[in-house]
Amino acid sequence: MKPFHSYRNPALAIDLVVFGYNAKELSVLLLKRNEEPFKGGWTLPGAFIQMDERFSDTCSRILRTKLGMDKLYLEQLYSFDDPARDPRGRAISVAYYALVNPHKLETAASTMAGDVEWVDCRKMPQLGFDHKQIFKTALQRLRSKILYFPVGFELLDEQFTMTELHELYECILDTSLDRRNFRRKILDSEYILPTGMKREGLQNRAPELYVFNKKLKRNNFQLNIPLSKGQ
Amino acid sequence: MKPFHSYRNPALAIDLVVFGYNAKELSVLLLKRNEEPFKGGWTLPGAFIQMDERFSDTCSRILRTKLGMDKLYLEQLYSFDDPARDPRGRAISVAYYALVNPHKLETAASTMAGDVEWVDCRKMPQLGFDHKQIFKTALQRLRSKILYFPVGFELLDEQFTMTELHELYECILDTSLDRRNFRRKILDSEYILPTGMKREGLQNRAPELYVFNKKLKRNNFQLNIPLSKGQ
DNA sequence: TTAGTTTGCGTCAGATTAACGCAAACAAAT
DNA sequence: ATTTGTTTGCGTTAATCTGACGCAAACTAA
Repeated sequence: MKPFHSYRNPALAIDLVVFGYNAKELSVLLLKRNEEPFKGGWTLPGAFIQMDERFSDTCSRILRTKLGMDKLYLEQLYSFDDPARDPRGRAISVAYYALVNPHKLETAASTMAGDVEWVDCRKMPQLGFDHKQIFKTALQRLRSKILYFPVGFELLDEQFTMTELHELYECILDTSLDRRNFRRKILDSEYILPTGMKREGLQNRAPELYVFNKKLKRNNFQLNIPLSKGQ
Repeated sequence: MKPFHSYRNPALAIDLVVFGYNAKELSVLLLKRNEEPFKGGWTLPGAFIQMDERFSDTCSRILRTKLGMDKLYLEQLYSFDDPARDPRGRAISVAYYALVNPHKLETAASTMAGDVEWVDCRKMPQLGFDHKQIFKTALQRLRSKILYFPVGFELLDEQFTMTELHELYECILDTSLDRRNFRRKILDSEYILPTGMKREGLQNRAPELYVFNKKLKRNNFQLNIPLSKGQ
C-alpha cells in the first residue's frame, strides 16, 4: 500500500463564527482584514488546516490568536464548497461555531488581537468570501439548537438570574417570550437548578441565582417556547 | 493577490451513506474493496474530490458509478478529520447521506456495480477507515430528521399506503409505534395527501394510497410520535 | 409618599397526547 | 359456506400540556 501521490487538493480552511453575548446583545467576532483579498473588509476569523492538525486544533489556534482563549463550546457547523468562495483558488471551508461569555475574557482582554471586533448580529456588515452565508447558517443553527439543548448557558456567567436567561433567549431568537411561561418551561425541564443564593450586595428579595444542571444529559427534550403575542 | 502556493493539503474525500428501504428492511450500500487498504473488507462508497468538483458533483459521480443513478435525496452529514482515519495518509472526509428507493433502481439494476451490496442496517459488519462511525452518525441523523421533516418519503414509491409509511417509520426508528396515533399525527400534519385511489388489482376496500404533499414546506413541525407501550 | 417595575406564583380554557375500543372489509382455514 | 383471524379506518377519553394572563409582594425612582 503506497501513500497518496501528489494529487492537487483543494486548500482546506476552518472558519469560525464566535458568538458572544453581552448587555442584551448577541454579537459575532469579526476580523478586519489588512491584506488581500477583501483588504479593509470584514471576514470571519479563520485559518488553513495544517497537515498534522485536527479541526479542533485549528479552531484552538484561531481562538488563541484572536481571543487569547481557546476552551470554548465548539460545534461543527457545515462544510462549504463553492469553487468561487475564495478568489485565490479552490478552497474548502469547514465552519465551526463557538460560544463565549465575553465577560470571562475581560481578564485576558489585552490578549484580544487588535484586528478583531465584536459586531452586533443584527448589524452585520458585508463579509468577504462566503462568510455571510456561513454566519447565517450558524445563527440558524444556534436558534434551533437552543430550543432543544442547553446550549447558550455558555453565554452567561456561571450563576445567572431567570431574567438574564429569559433575555438571552429573547435576544437569540429575536422575539419576545412570555416571561411566566418561559419560567415554567425552563424550571420543569430541569435544565437549570436554583442555588438558593442571591447576588451579593442586594437586599432580601433580590432575584434568585440559578446554575446550569450539569448532570442533565437529556437529549430529546423540547422546550417549545410560546411566543408572547399579546401584552 | 497571488494564488495559494503549494501548501501540502490533506486529501479530501467524499464518503456516502446510501440508505435503501425494501421489504421492512433499512439497508445501506456497502463496497467490497478489492485493493488495499482494507482489501476484502467492507467500506462505504467514496471518492476523492477533484479540483473542479463541488461536493454534490463528487456525490453524483460516486452514485452514478455504483448505482447507475445520481438524482437522489442528498444531505451533508458531517466532516471527519481523524488523522489516523486513512492509513495511506492524512485525509479529510466530508460525509453525505442519500436516500433511495431500491425499487426505482430495478430498471437500471444491471448498471449497479458488481462490487457493491445492500446490507441490513441492523447487521452492519466491520467497516474500514472510520466508516462505522460515519454510518452511525448517518443513522442517528436520519432517525432524528424523520421526526420533524418529511424525509423518508424518498424511500417509498410515489404512492404508498398508510401501513407502508407506518412500517417505514417503525423500521427506521427501530421501535413500535401505535398505528392509530401515527395515522392521526401524519394526517393532521398534512405531510401526505390521500389520492382517493387504491392499488390496482385489489378489491373495494383495499387500503387507500397517499402521496407526499409537495406543496408543504413547513419546517418547524414536530411529529412527536408516541411509542406503543402496551399491546 | 406615590407611581411604576421586577419577580415569583397561580389560574384556566382549550388543545394535545397516549392508550385503546370497535366494526366493516377482507383473507385463510375448515 | 361458515368460521376465525387480520387489516384498515375511525372514535373515545382521561390525563397532561399549552398559552394567555391575573395578582401581589418587594423593590426602585420620582
